[in-house]
This record gives sequence, structure tokens and C-alpha cells, in this order.
Amino acid sequence: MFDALNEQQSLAVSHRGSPLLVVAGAGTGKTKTLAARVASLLDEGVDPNRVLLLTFTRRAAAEMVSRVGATSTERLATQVWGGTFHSIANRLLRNFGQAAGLSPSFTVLDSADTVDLMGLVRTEEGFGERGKRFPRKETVANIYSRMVATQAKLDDVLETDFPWCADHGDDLRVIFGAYTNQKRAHEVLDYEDLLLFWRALTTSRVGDKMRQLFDHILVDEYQDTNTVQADIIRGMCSPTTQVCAVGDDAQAIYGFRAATVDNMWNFGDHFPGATQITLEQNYRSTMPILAVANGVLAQSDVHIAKELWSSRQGGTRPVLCTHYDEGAQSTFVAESVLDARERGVDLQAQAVLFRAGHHSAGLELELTRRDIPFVKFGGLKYLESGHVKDLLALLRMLENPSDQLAWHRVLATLDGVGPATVRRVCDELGVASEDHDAVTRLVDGAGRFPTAAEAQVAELRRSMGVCLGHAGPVGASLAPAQQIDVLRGFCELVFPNRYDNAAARIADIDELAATAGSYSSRSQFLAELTLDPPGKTSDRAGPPHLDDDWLTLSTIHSAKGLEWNAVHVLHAADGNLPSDMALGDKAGMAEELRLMYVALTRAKDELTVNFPLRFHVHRHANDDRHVYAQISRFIEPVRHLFDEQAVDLDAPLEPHVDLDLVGAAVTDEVDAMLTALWD
DNA sequence: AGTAAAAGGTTTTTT
DNA sequence: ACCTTTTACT
Repeated sequence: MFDALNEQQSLAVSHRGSPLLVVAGAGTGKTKTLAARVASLLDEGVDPNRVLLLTFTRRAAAEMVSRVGATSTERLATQVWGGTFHSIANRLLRNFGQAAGLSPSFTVLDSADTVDLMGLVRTEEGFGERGKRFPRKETVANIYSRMVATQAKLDDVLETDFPWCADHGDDLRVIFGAYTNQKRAHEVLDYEDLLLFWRALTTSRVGDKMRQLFDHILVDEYQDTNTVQADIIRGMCSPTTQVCAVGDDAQAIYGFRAATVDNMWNFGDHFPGATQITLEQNYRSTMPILAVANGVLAQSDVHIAKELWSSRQGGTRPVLCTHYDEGAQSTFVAESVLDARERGVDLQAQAVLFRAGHHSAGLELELTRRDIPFVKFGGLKYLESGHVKDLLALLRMLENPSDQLAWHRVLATLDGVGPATVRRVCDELGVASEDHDAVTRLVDGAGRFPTAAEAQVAELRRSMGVCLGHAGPVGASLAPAQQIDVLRGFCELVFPNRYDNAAARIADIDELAATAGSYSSRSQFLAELTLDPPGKTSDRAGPPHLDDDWLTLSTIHSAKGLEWNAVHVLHAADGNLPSDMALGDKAGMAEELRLMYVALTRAKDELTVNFPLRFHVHRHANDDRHVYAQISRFIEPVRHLFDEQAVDLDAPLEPHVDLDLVGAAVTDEVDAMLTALWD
């Protein structure tokens, strides 16, 4: 399987001894090379338990392991320590965390939990001067995580990245303090903590023990690691540890998460005596597509020199398609997707890529209308939608009756219960107490609730009681899927007040129960769910289910490392890609350019770049306010490398003004008639 | 006091 | 569409 390695790839696979940096351009067989290297280590008899493979997503780790398994025996491959920095940190901290004063049973806050906790401490601290609008809790969490990831002072972060929140510096200080107290009090770590504690442990008294665990450390997507992560790699190295980092500085797109390409540029300084190998032959795209990608990249000032080339000389030229507006773009993309399918390109082999999650909104409507199945990656997570969090909170209460976040979420869904009642009931039930019996006390009738919530509380008590397995011994209770079925009754009672599309959300709960079917323990189900969230939002009429062929919609960030035969890029307009947020920021603009580069290099055979002339001013626009856009500044200089098409450039509703006048006249007439009724 | 409903705003990307 | 603030109501 790996016999077809080219010269540079073989070098990267067989190199031993000095630290190794593999600069792997897009589509140059990076994954294959990394997998082959691991396989060759195992063939040499290296103990798989002593190989650490750090990847950017869990999906990437799983794919790598399965590729290795195809060559070496699968049993060996699955023993490799593979995963994200965060999941490996989680694993190591369970074993070594006590050296840092961590309980081995700490729990991990995912980003949604972090946001909730920020919201909670904010209301508890009670802000809100009149007239001054406080940043949303998501923003508060963003500020926090950026500050921690970059290890920068709050004031500097506010000034450079969140200038519109600069007024609230002092409030934020208080909130962050309270947030940290809460975390420590409940033995809970957020994403940043996982990395910080891991790094701290490498310099602690158990540092040597940790370093003795691994002979080989391999890091994928090295261009998207941040300073803390680079410190961790260095901290995990003993003099005999062999490091291999793979990455492409031209594809660095996580600067907003404090990733820094300096880690690649300074690899030789961090790891003295390092060897560098560059992979330049692209096996993915046709030459006409690469020409565009190279042309875009050439506009960037610095990167490690490389010029991608492909032996795939033929192929159609990329298409640059100008549309009147977003609606026309959606229609065109839907039609060309179907057209490609007619020509034999399965929907699975096609993808639509865009800068921001909401850029696909119009297209999603169009696809739904035409019954074209699709799955969307990136953007809003399934797990982050309110109703799924509601159900997970119920499970978490059962799992850990002292989980205050879960209690708050569940109790606040009851009629007539607000923050004040939640706090009072939590006190009455002793949620914060050490005995972990608060749920039992609730089921047994403790806690005073307003009469409006009577029926709901009865149902809550009943279903929680069933899930606790009061009939039998504790722990011999129902399987997770059955517990969800039981709790569904409570959701049915509570969702109609909370959400306007309650039926669809109940259906999601059923789907979650189906997912839970393969788990036998509730704690395992919850843990897997936070570490490996299903990345699709399923609440629209999208994929009926897995069996069919489906089209991929994805943010460019989520498309990293993937490839398709045919790729559509949406909204290649200044303001969208590059995002207007980055205008005026040099580093930001460079990152936007790399984002475009990543999008273009996902395509194997067919590439279409779409450019709608006008787009809405506001994100969730109800109105028709729009602006006329310029074509993306990254595409303009390489325009000549495209075949150009213009579709329906004429305004579909040219006599807009006349229609408005008629509308006004009719409205006047109706109003006059109505007024006559009471005058 | 504390909750519900109505009004008014809203900066992307994600482990 | 969702979140925060304001106001109205019990």
C-alpha cells in the first residue's frame, strides 16, 4: 500500500534520529506519509504504546490509525496513542494530574458549558448599568479563551481584538475571577486548562515520568499549534525522544485560536539539529486548478518556499461565476451540483465551501426545496442547540448530582421558575453538598416549586426516579437510550413553552436516543459526546439518513485536510472572503488569503468560484438592505486563469420602485376601509 | 420580589 | 434566529 511513495515521502518515512520537520504542501500525500512513518516504526518493532500521534481532530486520528492498521496488524495500530492535544491531555491528566492537585475524576467543560458558566456567573455578579449593553456570553467566553491562549493581558486583548468591549474591562475581571473560582470549586477543567495543566506537569516532579512514556512523537497540522502546544511538545521530549512534525505554513488558518506559524518557522531553533523535508508533488488536483491556487498563494509575502506541481496536466479550467445576488448563486450551485451528478460525479464527491456558517443559509433552503440531501459541517453544532443541551443536562444531573450547571439549566426550563427560584431550590436540595444525593432528595419530594410548575415537577421527579433505577440497586439502572426515552416525557411537557418548533426538537431527542443505543454506560456516552461531538446539524430537512448519497456543505475551516472531485466556493466577495472583520489587519488579511488557498486546493477535478454581486448587509436580514460587492481581492489577480460565466446579471425585479408604490396605494385603500369601521 | 413578555441589538472561523 | 435589556404583570 505504501510502495508508491515518492523520493521525499520515503525520506520522511525512513528518517531517524534528528528532529524532523516535513513541510507538506496541499495534496502532497501528507496523511499517507505520516501513516507510513508510523507503520514503518511498528514494523521495526517499536512498541505502539510508546508512539504519540497528535492530530488536529479526532477524525484525523481515527483515519490515521485505520490507515496504519491496513499495513501493520490492526491490533498494534490501535495501541498507538492517537488523538488531539486536548484528548491526550485529558488522558494524561487522569494519571498524572494528582501531582498538580487535580482530582482524577475531574470533568471537562466543552465550549458550550464554558459559555453557560460565563452566563451564570455574570448574572450572579449582577451587572447591567442602565443603557450600557453588556457583551453576549459567547463573546465573554471568546475574550477569555483568547486571552488565555495567547497569554496576553486582558487590556491588550480587548484593545486589539475586542475594541467594542473595552468599556467592560473591570466587569470582565470580576467575571473571570468568579468563573475560575467556580471551576476550581467543582473540579472542572475547560479546554484551555487541559493544555495549561499538561504543560505545567512537564516541568513538575512527574515530568520525567511523562517523558519516559514515549519514544516517538508525531504532530500533524503543526502550523495550527499555538505557543502552549509547542511548549508541550518540547516539554515531552527527553534527549532520546524522536520528534516529527508535519505541516504547511501556507495553510495556517487558526490564528484566531492563537495558533502561530512561528512554531514552524522556528522549528530549527526549538529543536536543534532538525532536518527539513519538503513535499511539493501534488497528487490531488489538476494543473489548471493548481495554477489558480499557486497564483493566490503568490500574493502572500512570506512562507516556506514551495511551488506545487502535478502530473495531471489536463482537465477543465476552473470556472469563475458572477451572479446577480445570493439567490441566483444558490440556484446556480444547486443546478450545477445536479448537473455534475448527471455526468457521474456522486454527491459524495462534491462539496460546497464557504467562509462563515451562515453563508450557506440560502443554499440550504434551495437544496431542501429540491430534495437534494446534504450534510453541513461547521457552523452551529448539533450539541450546542438548546434542546439537546436540555436533555444532556438531565443526564448529567443523574451522572453527577452536584453538577450545578446542569441543575440550573433543567430547573430554569420550568414554568414560573427564574434565577431566584433556581438558587433557592438548589440550596434546599443541597446540590453543592458533598453527598451527591440531591437528585434522590428531589425524587423523594424535596424542594418547593411554584404552582405553575406542579405538573412539570411531578414528571421530572417521576422520570428521574425511573432513571435512578429505584427498583433495583444503584448502577443496575436502565441503558442510556432507555433513559433518554424516559426523559423524553419531560421534554414534551417543557419544550412547547420554550421553543416554537417543539415537534422537530423532540424528533432530535429521538435521534439522540438512537445514537445512545450503542452505549451501555451513561458516563461513557456523555464523555464520548463531549470529546467527539457529531458535527452535523440535523434539524433541517437535510439528510433523511445515512443510506443515501449526500452533498457536503462545510466551512473552509472544517474542510481542512479533505478533498472532493468537484468543489464550489461561495461568496468570493470582498467582505465575505476576505471577511470584513479582517480588513485593515495585516496578519488577519494574510490568514484570509490562506483560507482562500485552502478552499481552492480541496478540489481534484472541478472547481467553481462563485461571486454574487450583492449581498445583505445584516447577517440575519429580514429586510432587503444590501450592498454591491467587489470580487474578492485574492481572485481578481488570477482572473485570467478562470473561464468566466455570468448568470442572470439583470435584476429579476427591476421595477422595484413601482411595486412599492402600488403596495403603498393598496395598503392605503385597505386601511381607509378599516378605519371607516370605527370612525 | 421575581417572572414573563415585548422591545431592541447583533462582529467569523473551533479543539 | 438568539441574546440582552426593559417593561409590565403577578
